[in-house]
Amino acid sequence: MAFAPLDPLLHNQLRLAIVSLLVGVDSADFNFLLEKTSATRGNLSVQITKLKDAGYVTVKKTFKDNYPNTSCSLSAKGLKAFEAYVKAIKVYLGTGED
Amino acid sequence: MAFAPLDPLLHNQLRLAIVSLLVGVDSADFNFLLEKTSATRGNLSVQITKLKDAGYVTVKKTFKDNYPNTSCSLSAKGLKAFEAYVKAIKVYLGTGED
DNA sequence: CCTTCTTGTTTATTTTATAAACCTATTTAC
DNA sequence: GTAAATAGGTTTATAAAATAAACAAGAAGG
Repeated sequence: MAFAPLDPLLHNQLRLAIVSLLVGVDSADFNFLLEKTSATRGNLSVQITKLKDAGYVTVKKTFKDNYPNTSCSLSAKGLKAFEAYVKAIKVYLGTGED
Repeated sequence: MAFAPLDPLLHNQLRLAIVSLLVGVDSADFNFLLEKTSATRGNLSVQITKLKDAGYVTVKKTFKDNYPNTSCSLSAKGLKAFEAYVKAIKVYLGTGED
């Protein structure tokens, strides 16, 4: 198989980690993602915004115990994009079908 | 498993494609890589140089039928890095071991 | 010769990623 | 009750990277 282009939005370490975490779960809040990814707050904020702007994740801002709380979940579009990315990169890794 | 950092040198579409192509073969020349990756000459040249500078590929410049010919092959270091990269990214893809 | 083709390299421009600084509100300590 | 520290993020500035455009040097063809 040929090398299909890799979705540049997902072909980034932090954004891929975020989406990867969101795949298995209904929703995850900012601090959970922060801990799991070991990112800085700034970088995490920026990348979540990019994923939101692309329609890959939906973001809900509420208050939890008086503090602002940002909760993210993967959209159908995001899931589809992730699955396509996984399929595409497997070719590069030698893990996909010929 | 946690999200291990992804070797930035390999976490790039074109460089990953180059290395991926070199894994299966003894050596490959510039035009072969150019065709298989659909890259521009400039970009291919730059990325090969980066892989060479990192010691991931070795480059041999000769003349073939009177024309300059650049032949690349994967070094042991490059192969090792590629294998580590594959293992690392599988975690992100949900394909690796827990 | 002089134009075009081959095989690349170098330079310049645009994106992108990351970190540093900032902001708003809340809690805690005095 | 007010100063300092903490929580939860966002915005801005800087550094790094990717890509494309321009250039070069020899070969072939007319």
